[in-house]
Amino acid sequence: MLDFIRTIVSEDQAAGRNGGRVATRFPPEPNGYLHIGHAKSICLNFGVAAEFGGTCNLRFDDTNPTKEDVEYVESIEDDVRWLGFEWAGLHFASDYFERLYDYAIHLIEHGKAYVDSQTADEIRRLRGTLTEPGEDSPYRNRSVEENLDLFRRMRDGEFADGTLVLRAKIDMASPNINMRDPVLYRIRRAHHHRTGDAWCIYPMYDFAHPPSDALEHITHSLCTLEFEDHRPLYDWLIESLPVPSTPRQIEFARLSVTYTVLSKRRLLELVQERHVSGWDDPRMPTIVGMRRRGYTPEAIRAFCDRIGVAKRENIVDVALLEHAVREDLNKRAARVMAVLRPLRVVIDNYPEGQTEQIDVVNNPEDPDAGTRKVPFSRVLYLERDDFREDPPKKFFRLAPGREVRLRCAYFITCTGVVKDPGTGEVVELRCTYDPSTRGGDAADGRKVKATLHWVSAPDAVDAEVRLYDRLFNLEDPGKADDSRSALNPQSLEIVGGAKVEPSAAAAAIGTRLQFERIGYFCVDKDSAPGRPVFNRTVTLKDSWAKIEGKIR
RNA sequence: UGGGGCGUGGCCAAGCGGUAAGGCGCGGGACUUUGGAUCCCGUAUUCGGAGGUUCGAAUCCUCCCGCCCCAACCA
Repeated sequence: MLDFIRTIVSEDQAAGRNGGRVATRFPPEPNGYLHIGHAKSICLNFGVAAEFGGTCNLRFDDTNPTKEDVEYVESIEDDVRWLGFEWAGLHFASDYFERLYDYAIHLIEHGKAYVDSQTADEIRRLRGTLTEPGEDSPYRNRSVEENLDLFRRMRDGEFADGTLVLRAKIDMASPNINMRDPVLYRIRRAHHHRTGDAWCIYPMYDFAHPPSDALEHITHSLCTLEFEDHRPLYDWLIESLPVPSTPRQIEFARLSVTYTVLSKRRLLELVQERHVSGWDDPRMPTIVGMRRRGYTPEAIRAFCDRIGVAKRENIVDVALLEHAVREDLNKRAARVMAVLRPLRVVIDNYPEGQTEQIDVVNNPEDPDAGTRKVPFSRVLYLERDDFREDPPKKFFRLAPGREVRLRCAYFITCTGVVKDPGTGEVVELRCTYDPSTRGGDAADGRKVKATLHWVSAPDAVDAEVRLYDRLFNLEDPGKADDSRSALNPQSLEIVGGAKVEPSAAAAAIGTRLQFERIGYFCVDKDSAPGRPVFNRTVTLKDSWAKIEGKIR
């Protein structure tokens, strides 16, 4: 299915424009880490290029040195690569500073730009309003010679920051405010992460972007909707400048996700004010955050494919993202048994001191994933939630007198409940097992309504499990971007006393596992031998939780 | 009040004059050594609203309504 952008590109190619060549670029400003919203743009730009036999560049729009940093350019390169894309060319707008300067001179020489001596305040005042036209600057008609002289001296550092500015000479009465003599260059004595102190004047985005695209022979310059009003200026510059190609700007709607903050400013705040541990905090919607949580590049790309590309504002349900992650992980994550809130169970008729190794399938949907040995013994841990002393209707798991299956092991029947005399809390279950059901099947064919995961107590490894419900969890899914309190403390729960089987504890950092009946987890980078830490990526769909919700 | 965009089910999204794709979500069923997964079935007589053109409109025209963006020496 072709979205409107692919349709345009396809038509352009069919019409032989640009010689049938297709070239795109992903142009982030290195002022923060990439997030799921950028992933949409990355998939679009690289995707379109790949589909039409073209190329896609990675270009850093680094024209504002005060906000940018090498830390960001490095992380962005990593993230794009991690997502699985290879750029044809790696460029920086700052690499074009000299040429952009020459282009500015060209504009001045052709009477299309002038140096303005007004203050920022005065410029704003004469720009007019949304409904009233602006007025010409008193400096608008300086001679070409004077403009040339002034602009050169601006570059030479003769003037203080903010005193002079280079402006395009277009139309102060244009109904489009972007055409009311937009500022092209400002004086800014700031250290640039790449050009150092070589420049004290920096081009504005509006001036730098069109020629940068043209210099890279970009054919389709994809950007978000808010730049729609800038297109006339984009085209004006492409026409006014002696650039080597004529790129075309096409706008699409940016991505919003329910419950999710995708504003770079907000995310920066969360990091700087230490509400999260860093850009890669698993609660962050950043690529590094999702990566640490265990999302795969394939899942993120699948998500981007499904959300589509259009021009209407949209807020995609985070459930779609989670679905894409689940769908992908379900195929690749090894199943492993873990117990979050352990309840001790003693199998009375199982030989004391005996341990046997049980073969357990790693992934029932992937025969190639093989099996592993899991120790089984007389004392086990079961999930607290898997037992109810007084089971409600439709609760099929363990209860007094009831028989269930321990996954890949035996059928057990609950014969007794041990409670703490003081609190009345259930502290231990007594059960019996049926030796003839080894492997999980009864010779007499009798059925059991539930299969539980379990961990052998003497072999279990203590683990820390971090449960993240949603990236961010708010009352109003649509307002996530507006609230500073977007980080709901309840969205993160740390379970300290979890017990996992040995193979889970031995998994390498970054390994994605599916804890039977609990959810998908990723071994965290903070893991240490003997102290595994698991981040939950997304939860399994638990029908029992739904049923329980209905009962209440 | 100027300009630029956009309005198809709860959320995305096809469709571009021939009688509403698909995905997520939701509901139901089958199957199952995860109540997961998988597999079926259901989920807009209607396309922001009202007129009009046409044999026929979500698609064309007119008017109206609603939402978003623009007045940084940010990108």
